[in-house]
Order: sequence, then C-alpha cells, then structure tokens
Amino acid sequence: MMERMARKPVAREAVLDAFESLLIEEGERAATLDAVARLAGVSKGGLLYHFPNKEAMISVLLERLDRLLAEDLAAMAAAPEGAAAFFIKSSVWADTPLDRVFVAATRLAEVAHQETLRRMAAVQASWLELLAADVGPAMAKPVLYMGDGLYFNAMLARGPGGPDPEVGADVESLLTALGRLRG
Amino acid sequence: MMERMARKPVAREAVLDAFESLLIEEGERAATLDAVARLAGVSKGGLLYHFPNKEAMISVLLERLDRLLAEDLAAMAAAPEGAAAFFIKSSVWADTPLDRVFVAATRLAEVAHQETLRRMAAVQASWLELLAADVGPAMAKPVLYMGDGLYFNAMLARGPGGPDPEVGADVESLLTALGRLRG
DNA sequence: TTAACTGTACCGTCTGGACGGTACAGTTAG
DNA sequence: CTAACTGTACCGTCCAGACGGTACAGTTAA
Repeated sequence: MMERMARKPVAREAVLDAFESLLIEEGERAATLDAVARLAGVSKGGLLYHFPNKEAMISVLLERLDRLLAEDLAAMAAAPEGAAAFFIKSSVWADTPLDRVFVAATRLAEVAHQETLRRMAAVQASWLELLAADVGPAMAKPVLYMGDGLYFNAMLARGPGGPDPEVGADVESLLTALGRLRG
Repeated sequence: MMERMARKPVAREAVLDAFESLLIEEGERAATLDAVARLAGVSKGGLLYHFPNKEAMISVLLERLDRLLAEDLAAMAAAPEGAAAFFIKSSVWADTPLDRVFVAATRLAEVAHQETLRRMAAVQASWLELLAADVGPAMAKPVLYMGDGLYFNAMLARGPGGPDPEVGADVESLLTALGRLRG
C-alpha cells in the first residue's frame, strides 16, 4: 500500500491532546497557542502547520467529541441497568477520553463559543431522549439535571491540582433517588 | 447630615453593573476594563479611580454576592413550602439581582478564579445544609444537583440574546420529582 | 542507481493588536 | 475647596497569526 504521507504527523495528535489538557486543567484562557505548542513539545510554527488557526483546532476537538459521544450514546441505549442508571454513573469524572473532551468542550461553552454551544445543546437533547425512553418523559429532566449537577459541582470543585472529592457516596444517593423517581 | 462626598459616585455602581452584565452576556473574556468602562458610560480613567485594578472590581462583586445570598438563605430557611421547593423554584433564571451576581460569579469560577471558587463552594455547602434539614441528609444532594443542573443548562442555552427556554414545565417536573424523593 | 525534484512536516522569528495598568493634567459640581 | 470624574498618552506583556525558512521521505527520469 502506498504511503501518501512522507512522515507520520505525530505533532497533530500531540497538539490536540495538549489543547484538551490545558482546557481541562487551566481553563480556556490558559489554552493559548503558545502554551499548547509548548505542552505538546512542538514549535508554534509546527502547530500552525496542522491547524491554520485556533478555530480549526477547536473544530477538530469537537469532531473528537462527536465521535466519542456517539459511542457513549450507543452504550447508554444498550445498558442492561437502564439508560438512566448508566447516565448517572457516567456523570462522574473518570478521566476517560470522553470525559476529557467533554470537559474541554464545556470550557469552550463557558466562554460562549457558539459552535460548541450548539453541539452541547444537541448532546443534552440526545441524552434526554434516551432518558425519557427509560424513566418516562416526566422524569427525564429531573434525572438529566441530577447528572448535570453532579458534573457541574465536580467542575467547580477543581482547584489547581485539586483532589477529586469522594463522589462515590453521591452517586449512591443519586441512584437511590433514581429508584424513587421510577416509583 | 453632612455630605462627605462632593458628588455621588454614580460611576461606581454603573461600573459594577456593567461588569456584571458583560460577564453574564458575553463571558469573562469580553469583560475587559475598556469594555466595562464603555458599557458603563464611564471613562477608563474614571473606572480606575474607583477600582485600582480588576481584582478589586471582582472582590466588590463578590461582596455583592455575599450580601444578596445571605438574604436568599434567610428566605429559604423561612420558606413555608419548604427549603427544597424554594430552592428548586429559585434555581430558575429570573433576572433578579441575585441571579445576576450569581451567574456573573459563575463565569469567574469557570476561569478558575480562586477566591470565587472558594465562595461558590461555601454557598453550595450552605444550601446543602438547609436542604438536608428539609428533605434529610440522604436526599439533599440529589435535590441540590437537580437545581444546579437546571442552572447549568440555562447557562449553556444562552446564545447571543437567546430566548430563555420555557423552564416553567421543567420546574413543575422537578417539584413532582421532589415530592417522590420526599415520599 | 542516482541526481533532480516535489510535497509534507516541521522550526524560529516577527508583527500588529489587545489588554491591564500608570500617570497626570484638566473639568464639573456639591 | 474638594471629591468625582474626563481624556489622553503611554508602557510592558501577551497573544493570534503570518512568514520564511529547513529537513527529509518519496517520486521521477536519465
């Protein structure tokens, strides 16, 4: 098979990972092109070779989000414990690839990045649909909001290198609550 | 009564309100000193006359938050429908002074502003305490998270001049859910 | 087989603008 | 007279992005 590329673009993935990390750990303001290039171990020129501008970097990150989210939605729909329980459990930070892109995207949404906001809204709608199929349309929003609230609080709790709080007990109480909502 | 000031510092409140508005509607990055001064109808020199630096502006905004929050907590504790129902109802965006400072503070927390993060954590703890007194310690977190999730989603839904979604139905379903959690 | 060439994957530097903040001289109004 | 401003000019830093290179893998043609 012929190789179209002279060398493998190792920098490209490294840059994307670095961008994601900076968004997660230090917020959008810290995720400058210079900082991303530095963390990725790439020169700024090299970064801009792969991503002509910052917007392009964001857009590729959102593609990564879409891809991982599609997998997650499939798993949620097929979860034996039910979509709602799956959703609650997966609302806790576990440092999975999906968690990482999702939080990174949240950082962008926070600074009112339009395209990101649109995608996040679509994501919420998808989740709501699956939840409604599981717990009924009336209780879908309460469940969605419980999960989102868990996420929200975990995000607020992040300091610089802050230890992730013991959310295990929280998940337990949310699952108990879920049982009551199911009635 | 003697007037110590030659004129009333009208600019001061105007600046603070403008800062708040910019944080809410356009995010932290847009809330630059120049932008704040412009929106407040004040010169940049005038702004810096009252607030020697940006940090000072933030700190006065957080004082405003503390003040309004203390009132809200008192109302929540005394609410006839119960603290939890009061909390859910007040988790919806109503453009009250408290809503405004709170969302503004959230924007600062989002960019990892340390002092803001500390205050927000304290706020959550206060709410949790009152909720636990109302619905019991086991169901306090689920209720807290439902309210936070509502807030979180409202924030994500904000576009430029985006119409606030019909959250009335959401509140209804959350109150229904609250009833089941109590039962 | 090898020299000439092509395209990809980078590197390092520079520029123009924005931002936070300083300084300070003047103006208005109680 | 003094507090509350306005307005402008400026500084240092940081940032997005442009630009001109370099290194080298693969391709082509003599």
